[in-house]
Amino acid sequence: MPYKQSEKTEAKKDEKKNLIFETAASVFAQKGYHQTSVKDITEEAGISVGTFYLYFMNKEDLFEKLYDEMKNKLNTINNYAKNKPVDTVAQRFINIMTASIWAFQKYSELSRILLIEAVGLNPRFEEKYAEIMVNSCRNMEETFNELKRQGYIDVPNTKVAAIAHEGAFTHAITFWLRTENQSDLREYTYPLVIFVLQGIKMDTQNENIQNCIKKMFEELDNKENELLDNNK
Amino acid sequence: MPYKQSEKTEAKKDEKKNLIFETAASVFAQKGYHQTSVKDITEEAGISVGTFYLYFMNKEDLFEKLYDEMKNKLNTINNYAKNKPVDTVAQRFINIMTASIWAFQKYSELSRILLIEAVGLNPRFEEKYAEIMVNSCRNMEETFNELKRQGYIDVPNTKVAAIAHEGAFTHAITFWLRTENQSDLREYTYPLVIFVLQGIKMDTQNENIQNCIKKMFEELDNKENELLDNNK
Amino acid sequence: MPYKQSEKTEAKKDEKKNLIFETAASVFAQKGYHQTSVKDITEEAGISVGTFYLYFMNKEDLFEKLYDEMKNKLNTINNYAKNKPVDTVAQRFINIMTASIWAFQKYSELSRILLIEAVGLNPRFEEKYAEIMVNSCRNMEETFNELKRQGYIDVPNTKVAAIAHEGAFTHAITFWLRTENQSDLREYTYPLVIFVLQGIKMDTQNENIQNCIKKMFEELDNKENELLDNNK
Amino acid sequence: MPYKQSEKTEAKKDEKKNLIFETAASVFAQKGYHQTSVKDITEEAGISVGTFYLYFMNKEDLFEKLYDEMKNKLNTINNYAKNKPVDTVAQRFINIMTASIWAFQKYSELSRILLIEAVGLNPRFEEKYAEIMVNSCRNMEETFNELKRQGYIDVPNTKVAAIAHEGAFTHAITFWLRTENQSDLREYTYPLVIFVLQGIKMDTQNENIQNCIKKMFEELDNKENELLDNNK
DNA sequence: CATGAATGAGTCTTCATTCAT
DNA sequence: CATGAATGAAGACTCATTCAT
Repeated sequence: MPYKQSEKTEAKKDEKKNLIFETAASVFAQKGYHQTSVKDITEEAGISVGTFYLYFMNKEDLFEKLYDEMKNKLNTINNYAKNKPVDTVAQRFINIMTASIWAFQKYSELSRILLIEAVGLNPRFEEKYAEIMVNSCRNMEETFNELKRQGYIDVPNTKVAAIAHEGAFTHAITFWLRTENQSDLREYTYPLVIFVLQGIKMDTQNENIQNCIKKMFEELDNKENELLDNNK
Repeated sequence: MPYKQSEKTEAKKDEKKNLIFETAASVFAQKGYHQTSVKDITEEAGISVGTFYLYFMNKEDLFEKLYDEMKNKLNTINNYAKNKPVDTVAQRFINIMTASIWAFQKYSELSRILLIEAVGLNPRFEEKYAEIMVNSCRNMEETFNELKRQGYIDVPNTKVAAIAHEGAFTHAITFWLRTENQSDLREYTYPLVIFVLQGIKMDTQNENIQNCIKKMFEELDNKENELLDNNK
Repeated sequence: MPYKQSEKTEAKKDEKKNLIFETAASVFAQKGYHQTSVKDITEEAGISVGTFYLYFMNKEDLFEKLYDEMKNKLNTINNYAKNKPVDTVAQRFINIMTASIWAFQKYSELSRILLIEAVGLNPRFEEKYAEIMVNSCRNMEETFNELKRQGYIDVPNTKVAAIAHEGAFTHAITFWLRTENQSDLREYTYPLVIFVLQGIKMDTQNENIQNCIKKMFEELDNKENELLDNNK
Repeated sequence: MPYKQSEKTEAKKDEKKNLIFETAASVFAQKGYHQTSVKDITEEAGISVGTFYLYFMNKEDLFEKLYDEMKNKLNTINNYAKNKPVDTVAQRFINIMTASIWAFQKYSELSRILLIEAVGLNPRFEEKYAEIMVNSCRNMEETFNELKRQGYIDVPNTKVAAIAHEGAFTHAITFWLRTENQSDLREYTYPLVIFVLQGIKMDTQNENIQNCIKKMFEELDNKENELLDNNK
């Protein structure tokens, strides 16, 4: 029964890869990329150094996969929020932001890797980072362009607005990551949303924003497993 | 005869220290902290390794001094802008933001060190970074509290607003640093100011913001030397 | 399967540690601590620098272990000689001195490390050295006190006698180590024993000292393996 | 008056050389040869590094001169004691030993350099050390041979007796240097003399040893300046 | 598949010595 | 004579990666 065997084997392989993956996330988040040696990870995971190289090409490869993992999680979540039916444009924005915050809080270790440890890591990562930033902003810029044309928002420069929007957002996460334990990230959501919506002068007068945020969090907490089946 | 010469000697010493300082800023900004060896710096500066250690305790000491240098420059500039007489509260905000942007553009290498290379560098720097972030936000938070009480702005949570404000701002700088050569940072000023002022719902209907920014830039370009006499 | 192999693996590891240990003893004895680089040792041992640090924390750690190794060997031998049944007090003294000389000759490299290379090495070692000296002398002083009370010896000051006794002894070893190849250390035994016993005016008129020394040497040569099973 | 000038100049030169010399003795004695940098010495002496090399070839040269200085002082003192008219052979021995102890106590820093710091310093010094040891012992051996022939002493082997004699002696000094502050070296004299004289079975029954030692110390304390006019 | 001992290039750092001023 | 900035060879130590078992 080579087939069934292989299935089991595959599962086992995945299991170990996952173990390394998650252990590494924890260690990198705690000590930082350069302060973390491969041995640190393998010891924490209870495996040998050799085994590490059986599942990952090298230290940077693993780190990059962690980085991409978070990126993917965010994409998945964002897409889900984006495609959720809404009554108003503002609601869509609120949903997206709430979903992001939900993900950042849920995966705080990976968040730290994405937003802090990967910053200034090396030229390769800087390039990657820049590319992602540019793409992400360009997307938002286009959205803003459309909204502006339709009169939903009022900004002098959609590109800079997109950058500022992303900055306000990620900085809040970063702040929370660096001062953790002191507060609940979810509480940042409402004032953050307000700041950003006001920043682009989006009309929100008739919305029940607080309620909208609350509902989104509840939904995500419930659908968690569906949304984020490991997809490494 | 220690003192007759001392003046000249001191000057020469300062000159060399400066040479190393500036070379290091350039190399660190280009290659990143970990990818930069002491030899890289000394070779670029045309000095020997020993000389490096004559002027700086070690690599990290120098890096920290570069970091602090930028911090100080920003403080100086910010204080100048803060204390400048204005007609309206909004004008003060505009002045401060314009001044910051002016400084970030002027010292792009040091900016990169402050905003990118120092991020996630090591636990010591993370702590330092966090401390500065917290302080900086607390200051802005207090300002916002005052403004809110006086009815100038409208935000649900001054702390988060402060964080978002700083994030919008630094992210724009970071974006520019990562995509440099493609644009002039000064052009970010107006839309950024608008975004931030709208974000806190500050009333600006009667101000000539564009003009205010332009004047500030001109003033800083002229007073440059007075403001930033080397203060390492 | 960590344990099936573990025996063999452990043995191999011990073997390599021993190889480094003995190579280092030889190189340190030849060139001295400061003139010996870690590379000198690894090259002589045919291993890489990294391997060295796999088995020893650093250069000083290894040196200290060599020092302690000799100290332990001497202790073991001395205890054996001390506990050997004898007819007279003088015989016990003779046995102990003979045993020491036997050990110093047998481990001349370690002896050199103990008596020459470690001297004035650095403050840490000086303290260690001083402590050992003081303890060793205090022990002998107490023995002398007892013997004096019983009328076996006649010295004005047991502490100084203890110091002088140890000095006469170690200086002879040191002399031999420095002029090696020219003589057989064993031939020093009889005149040294005589000098020291006379120094404390111990009565030896009826003993056959020469014979006593000869027997001790023979015994040690035979029991060598039992006595000094590696105990690093 | 070029002559008079030069005299003054010479005096000045000697003065500075002496300053370095004595400062170095102090620093070397405190920190040890390898832990002492040339800068340590020059800073302590209040001169520049360049000046150091104006008066001494290099660090080792200076150290060797300190070593030789103590050697010479001991020789001078020993010769003085050796040539002093005495009634008995034992008295000569007592005088020599007392004189040595006087010198070691008087120049404890140089003593430390001679007996501790120079030990195992490097192959060159080891050779030097060995040569001095061999010579010194050969001298004593010849004295012992003569005394033995004349029936004054009784030792089985004059060479080993000479070595043991020197060892008893230098070890006592070394012990004192390492545990200084706790005792007065002069108090070691009498028991040490007794141990050594007994060790070679020299007849001392009619001598007033204590008195002999006391007188010698007094004489040396008085003649100090005559005996040891700096002779670098 | 798993292991972990071995590797050695790469870095930081020190310090005796020189030499232009 | 005196200075002390500059030098650079030398050495300790780390750690990502490999490979024989």
